[in-house]
Amino acid sequence: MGISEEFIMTTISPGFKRPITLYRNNQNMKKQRLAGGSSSGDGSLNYTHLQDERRKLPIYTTRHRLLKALQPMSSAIVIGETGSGKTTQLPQYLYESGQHKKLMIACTQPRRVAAITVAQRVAEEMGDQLGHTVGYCVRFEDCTGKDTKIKYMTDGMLLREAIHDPLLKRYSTVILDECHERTIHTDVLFGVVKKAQAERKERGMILLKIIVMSATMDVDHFSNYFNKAPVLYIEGRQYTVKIMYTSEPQSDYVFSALAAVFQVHEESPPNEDILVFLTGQEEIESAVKSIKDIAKDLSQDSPPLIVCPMYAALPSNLQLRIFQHTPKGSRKVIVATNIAETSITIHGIKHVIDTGKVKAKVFNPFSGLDLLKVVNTSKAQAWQRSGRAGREAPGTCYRLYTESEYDQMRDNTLPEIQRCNLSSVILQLLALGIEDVLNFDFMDKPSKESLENAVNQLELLGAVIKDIKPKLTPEGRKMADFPLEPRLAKVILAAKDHSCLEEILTIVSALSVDSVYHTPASKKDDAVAVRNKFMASEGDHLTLLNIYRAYKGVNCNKQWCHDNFLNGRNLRTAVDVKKQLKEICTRQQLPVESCGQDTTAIRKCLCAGFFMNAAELQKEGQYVTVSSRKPVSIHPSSSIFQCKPAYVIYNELIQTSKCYMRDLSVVDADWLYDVAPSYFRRKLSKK
DNA sequence: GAGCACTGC
Repeated sequence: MGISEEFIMTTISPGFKRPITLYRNNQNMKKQRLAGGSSSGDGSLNYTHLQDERRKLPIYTTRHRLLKALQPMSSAIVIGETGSGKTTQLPQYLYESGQHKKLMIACTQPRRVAAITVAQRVAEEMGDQLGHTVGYCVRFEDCTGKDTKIKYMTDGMLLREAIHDPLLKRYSTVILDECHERTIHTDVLFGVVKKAQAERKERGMILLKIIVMSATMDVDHFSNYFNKAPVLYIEGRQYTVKIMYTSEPQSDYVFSALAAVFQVHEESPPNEDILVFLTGQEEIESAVKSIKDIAKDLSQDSPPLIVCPMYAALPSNLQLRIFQHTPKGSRKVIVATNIAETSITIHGIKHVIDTGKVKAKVFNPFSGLDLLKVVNTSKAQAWQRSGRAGREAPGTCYRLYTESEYDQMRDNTLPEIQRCNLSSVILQLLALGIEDVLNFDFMDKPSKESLENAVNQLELLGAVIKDIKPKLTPEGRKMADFPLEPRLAKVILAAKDHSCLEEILTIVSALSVDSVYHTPASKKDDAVAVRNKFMASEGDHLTLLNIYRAYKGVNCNKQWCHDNFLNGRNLRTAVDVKKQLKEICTRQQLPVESCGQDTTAIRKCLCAGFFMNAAELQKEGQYVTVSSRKPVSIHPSSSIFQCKPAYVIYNELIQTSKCYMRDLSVVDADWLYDVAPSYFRRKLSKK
C-alpha cells in the first residue's frame, strides 16, 4: 500500500469507530467527535484579518508537509473533514508554491452555490478581484478571465469542457472535491481524468496531477482506483456531538419526531435551535402545522417556537426564513428534507432529530419504472445529519431508531451511477472519444443491463450505430452538445424539418427545469382554477408553451407568478436555459423559426424524441404502452386528463397507486410511424 | 381522480 506514515497528518475518527457509551433518560447515549467549525466568513473582512484566519485553519500547520508530499505525486487522495479548510486552502497552497506550472488548477464541486461562494472567499483571501486569479465557472455563469489560475467549477461543467478537450490541456492539476458524495458527474470524471493523465504522460506533455478530496473513510477504494495513490489525512475542526438512540424501534417516525421536538423543547434552554429531518413536502407541511398547534397549548413559561419548513420546491422568500436570526429567548425549529444535509448550512443548530428516513428514487429493473419511495438512510448519511448539530459548538443528535437498526443500515448510499438511466453518460463518453464505452474504467461499474439499455435507447434515437462497439453518429455528436437528456436533444434536432425551433426550444426548456407550478396544499382548488386558462387541448407540452408565453408577456413579473400559482424561480431558469440552447442551435446553424399557431409541427417534433414513449387507447378505454403493452393511465394533473385521444406520447411513467403517464401530448399514429418506421413495424408484428 | 427527495449540464 502506498500510504506512508510520514504523510498521515492526523487520524480522525468519523462514525465508524466504537464510541464511548453513557446512559441517561433510559436512552443509549454516545459520544463522538464530529465535523464542525465554519470556514465561510462575511464579505467585509479585511486582508490581514483573513490571513490570520487562514493561519488558524487546521490544514495550515500541515502546509509544508502537504506541499512536499504532493510535489512528486501524480495522484493523491486527501481525506479531510468539514472545517479543515481543504477546499479553500489546498488550491491556494499549490498556486503559491508554483506547482501549477502556469496552467490552471481546477477544483470541482457537486453544487453551483458551493463553487461560487468558495471562489468568492478565496479571491478575498488572496486580496484579488473575483474573476482574475481566482474564478468560477458554473452553468449560465463564467466568471473567469485570461489570468485565472484557480478555477472553482461544478463537476458537470468540467465534464462538458472535457468533450471539447479530453486531455484537459488548460489544467496542470484537477482537484475533485466532495468525492464521497459520488455524484454521477464525479464518477464519470474519475475515469476521464485518469485517462487524460495517462495519455498526457504517454505523449510527453505536462503531467496532470489528480487530487481526490473526500470526507469518507473508504480510502482504499479510491486509492486502488487511482493506481494505489497515496492517502493524506487532514484534521478537521469539530465539536462533540452526543448521539442518542431510541431504546425501542419506532412505528411512526413522524409522530416520534414530534415527540422528540417537544422533549428537547422542554429540557433545553431557549436559543438552542432544532433541525428535524423528514422526507417530503407534504409530510413537512403537516408536521409544521402540528408543531404550531401543539405549541399553542404549552404553558406560558416555555419559550416561543418559530417553526420553519425547508425543502427545495419551497418558494425562495419562504426558504430565506430559516436563516433569520432567532430572537433571544425563543427557539427555532426547522423541519427539512435532506436538502439540509449538504446543500445548506444553518447556523445555531444545537439539536438534530434524525428520523433515519429519506425519499429516494428507486429503480425497478423488472418494470423499468422509477418509483419515489421512503427508505432508510445509509450510515454515512446518518453521520452527515448528526454533524449538523456540531458546526459551531457541541450538540446532540437524537436518532429515532435503535442502535441495532443503525447497525443494519448500509455503510454508504449507492453511487448515483448505479441507479440512473445512463443514456446521457454514454452519449457524453462517446463524444469524449472513448471507444469502448461498455468497458469504460468506472470506479464502480454500472450493471451490464443498464449500460446496454442506454446504448439501445441511443440507437433508437439515431445517436449511435451498434457495431462490435457502439459508434457515435454525426447526429449523436450534435446531440451531445446540448446540456439535455438525449431524447430532448433529439426533439431539438427534429425541429429543423418542421420549422418550429422557436416553440420547441421553449417547451424543451420548460421540461428541463423543475416544475413551473406552485401548488400550496391549502389552496389546491384555487391553483387549479386559476391555471385553467393556460390549458391546451393538445396536451401538457402546449400548456407549458402557453405558460411560458404568458410569463414573457408580463415581462417575467414575480407577482404575476404568485397570483397564477406558478414558480417564478423555475420559470426564470427556463428563460436562461432557452437562451443557452438557442446559442448552441446558432452554433450548429439550426434556424430558429416559429410555426405560429401550427401545433401539429410541434407535436411531430416531440414524437421524434419520445416515440418510444407512446401509448394507445384500447377498446375498453384503457391505455397500454406501445413498447411493452403495459396498462397505463393519464395522470389526473394532465391537461388532457378528461380526454381519451387514440394515441399519446408521454415524458415519463410514474408508479404510485397506478402506473401514470406524465407530461403528455396528443399525437397521430401516422406521425409515430413516420418518425420510426422500423421500430413500429417491429412493435406491430408483436401484436 | 393524484400527490413529487436532491443535484447538475
